[in-house]
Amino acid sequence: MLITKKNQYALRAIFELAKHNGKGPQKISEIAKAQAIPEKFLEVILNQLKGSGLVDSKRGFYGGYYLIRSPEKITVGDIMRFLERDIDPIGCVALVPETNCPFKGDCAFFPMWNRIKESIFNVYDETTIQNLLDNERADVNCR
Amino acid sequence: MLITKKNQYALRAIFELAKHNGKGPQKISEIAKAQAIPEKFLEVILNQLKGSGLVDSKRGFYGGYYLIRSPEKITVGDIMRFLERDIDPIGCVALVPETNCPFKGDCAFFPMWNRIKESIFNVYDETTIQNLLDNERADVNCR
DNA sequence: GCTTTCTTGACTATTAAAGTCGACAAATTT
DNA sequence: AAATTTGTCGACTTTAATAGTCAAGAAAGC
Repeated sequence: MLITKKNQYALRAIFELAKHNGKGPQKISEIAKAQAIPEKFLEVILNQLKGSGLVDSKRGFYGGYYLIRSPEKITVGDIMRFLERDIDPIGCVALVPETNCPFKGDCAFFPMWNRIKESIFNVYDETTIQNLLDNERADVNCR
Repeated sequence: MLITKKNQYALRAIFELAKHNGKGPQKISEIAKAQAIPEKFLEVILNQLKGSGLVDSKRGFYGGYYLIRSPEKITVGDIMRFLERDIDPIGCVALVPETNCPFKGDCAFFPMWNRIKESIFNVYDETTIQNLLDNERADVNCR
């Protein structure tokens, strides 16, 4: 299990906002329904995402969330990096959560973990939300 | 948190066996000590690894574990693939543990998860245990 | 001022991973 | 052959992180 549900939800939420882009704020409840995300949990997530500078919100009757950057200018990397910003400093590499590595200063594995992290973020960084929208349009299949 | 402790322990255990390669069986307790792995947990892990065809064991006084393939012919991919063999079929991609994807047949994210999985395994597959040994010899530092 | 919707922090639940126990089975030694 | 050492195995417990919920409050619009 390698990518948390929370991260996936966050991604899908922004994906959903992108679909709705330009049509005004979209309610949490709508996003939750469209993307099959537990509503209350999504509240927490979206709220957190406001700190990323990618989305903003408005309260009241016509309230909801909306993107403040266009889908082709948001990469998956932007989102992932934001969500993991406080996890990063802990591990040997962000990916490897070894708080107390007993092999400080002499870790044969470090270069490999590093390369893995880099390749993951390469993919994240070159994937924009617009790309994902296009995928859907192209009717790419899962399995 | 993306790579389980168990997987890291397995990797380090094999790494340790590789260090000791040619010197006869190495006791679980020795491996555990050398690599700072809880001994009882390591028992479980090594026992499981026997199924991989990479290691074998011997009981009794001069017993212990040993590699049955040379370090330059074992890749990290061999190990990772073995350990995750029963997790794979569940998720959308091995990495993404979505048991009940509500978007069957229409998943805009699938290609990206796939590419990520591929790039991770590229790194795994091109890293041999011997490479890791060489890293250590070269005194590569962790931070 | 009433309704809707986001806001916030604290709270609970669930689950997978991590780790442990104890009785047993095969070598080896003496 | 008895004692010792070391792996075997299944069941068990613990822990920690993730996942998810609640309820009272605050802005926005009608």
